[in-house]
Amino acid sequence: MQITLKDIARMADVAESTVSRALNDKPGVGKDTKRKILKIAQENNYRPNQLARGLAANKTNMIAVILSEMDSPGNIEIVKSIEKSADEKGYQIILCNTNNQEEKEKNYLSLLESNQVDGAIFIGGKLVGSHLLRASFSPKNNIVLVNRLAEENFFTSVLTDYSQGIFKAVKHLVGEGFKNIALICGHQNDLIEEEKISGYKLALREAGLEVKPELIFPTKADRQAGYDVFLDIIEKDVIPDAFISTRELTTIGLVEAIKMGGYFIPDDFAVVGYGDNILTSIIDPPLTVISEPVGKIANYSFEFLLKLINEKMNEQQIEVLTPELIIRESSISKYN
Amino acid sequence: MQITLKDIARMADVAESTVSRALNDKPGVGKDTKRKILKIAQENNYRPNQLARGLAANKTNMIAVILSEMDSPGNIEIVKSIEKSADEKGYQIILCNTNNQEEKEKNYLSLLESNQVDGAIFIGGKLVGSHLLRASFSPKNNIVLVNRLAEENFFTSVLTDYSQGIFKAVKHLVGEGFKNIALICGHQNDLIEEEKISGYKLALREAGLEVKPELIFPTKADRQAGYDVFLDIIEKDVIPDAFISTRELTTIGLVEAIKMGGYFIPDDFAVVGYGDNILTSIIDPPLTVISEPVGKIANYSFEFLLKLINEKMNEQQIEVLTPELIIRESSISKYN
DNA sequence: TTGTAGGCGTTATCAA
DNA sequence: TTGATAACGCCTACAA
Repeated sequence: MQITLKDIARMADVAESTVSRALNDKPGVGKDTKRKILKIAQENNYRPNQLARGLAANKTNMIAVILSEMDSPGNIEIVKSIEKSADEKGYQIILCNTNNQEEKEKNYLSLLESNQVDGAIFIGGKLVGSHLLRASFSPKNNIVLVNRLAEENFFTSVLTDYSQGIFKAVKHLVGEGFKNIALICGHQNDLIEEEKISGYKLALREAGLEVKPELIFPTKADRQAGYDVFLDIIEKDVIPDAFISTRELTTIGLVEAIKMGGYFIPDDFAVVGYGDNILTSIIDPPLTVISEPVGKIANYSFEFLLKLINEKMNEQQIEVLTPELIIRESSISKYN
Repeated sequence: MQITLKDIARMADVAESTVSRALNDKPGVGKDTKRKILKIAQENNYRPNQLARGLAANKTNMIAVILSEMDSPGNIEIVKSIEKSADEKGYQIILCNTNNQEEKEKNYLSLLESNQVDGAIFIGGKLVGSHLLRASFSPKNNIVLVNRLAEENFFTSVLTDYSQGIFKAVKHLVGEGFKNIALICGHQNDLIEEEKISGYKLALREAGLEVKPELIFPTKADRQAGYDVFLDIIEKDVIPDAFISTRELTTIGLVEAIKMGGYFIPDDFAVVGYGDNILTSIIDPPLTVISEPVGKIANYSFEFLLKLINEKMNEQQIEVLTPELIIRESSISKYN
């Protein structure tokens, strides 16, 4: 069995409270007493029981990182980055995956409400369930939302300006001379995707090009969906000369399908993908991508959460980060 | 504030213990009383405080997953898979990253010893620090080791037969007619890498080929190291005609360097990589890889841990899984 | 079937 | 500077 405060108290012949104070560097402990206590603790390899501590002090030094899906390389990068910062500040992270299920989100929210964690960072997630989130809005619940949109947002948030990202991509492709730019995106009910679509439309209009609804292809977010949609597309009447794909894995599938079909990128089809991760950098040809600043996202979100926990935040903060367009071979025009 | 057992007890006009029993489906509660209690709990959205529960019952329904590094796609897959199983069984996972630092491993071990988690799965990790682990070997500490080697191992473990994996790779390459097979591996002090090297040597000898120490290249495990080592190699006297690269990211870097140098795979150099992940499947050309059965690894490790927690394991179990060789273009011979 | 009471390992308050 | 004591929210004998 693990040694406890009580044991140390007995050994040092002092009260538990004194031991607690000594161990937590609180004032009001004699120098010698403190030294003696620390020595005993050290020798016996004392580890405070975090459960008891959490129960008594209402502070667990744990935060929940709640992912809407674990399949996005970008999100995993964010988690890694948060883990690093958290560790530096002495926080443990609990990794949760909701798989976009509202029910699970509710469960994980209870980690917060039962004081099991000091705060939570929600990464991604559809609008669905946001009323639940909203119900748990309270100064007591330290919540940071990452890339999660809602019509009304009371929460401290870190957002990516998706519209801007797609806008840049379209502008670039138009500049390269592409005329029929297709958008492979998510479904409209996803606010994030809706924003991307609006960026797409805006850029086309601004370039004086017609928005053709038949060039917008909503699909699921996985690799297979990207593959399948291309097979559909080449059967259609209007064949695009360029693609913008708004999700990471879908992009990969799309590229694979194009190549499998015997077509060349960018000669037959230009491609702008999503996410500057190892995947898009090693795929052949190297992909032009809209790149979320994952490092910054992680930093802001953890910093914000820390401020919330330490009650250093006096008003709602929303940080909007702009994605970059990283231009590589896949979108360089044959027209030039 | 969150509602507690006591509140429910008051509302239902019964004792706390009765509420506790009712909520935990324990026998000895009248049907009507139980119904009433459950109703109240439901209506008030009662969530037990897991800290208190953990403190009282010595059971937190949390397990720690301790990674030696977060950069391996294979390990991330294992984590995802464990998370899934854990969730199904009502367990939360705490994700920890030691970055191969002994000190951190020690810290995380204390999660176990302070009863903050019911068990821990260690994924990867050098031999370094294993004496620490050993010190915390006790029936009370539920620990499963994944792909972690040590001369003496008291722990329930899930291992990959690395030697066998490399053996298969060498045999395949020899069969394809390659004569100068280089090994890009980790340093000897890493037991896992040592095992891979032994598989390499064994296969060569068995094929009647000479083992040339100058064809074994220990490097770091990252992408850059794979890139750099190739640049070194082509300056040397003995130029290999095939590479086996034993780590995931190193493999990627190696392939990039080869292509950047203007060489072709497999015409100039055959390559067998490590890890059947999305990376090795999309890289051009598709890579022949030694593939760890990550799904199985995750399943075994979680199942073992569950057994340990529920005291259903009566002796040390060690499961050794054999990697597969997945043959794709990168190792098909020009000699054929 | 139900209630009482003690305890899990801390922290925090108030006296001494 | 110290110590006693009451929380924190829950579980579990044991008694009724």
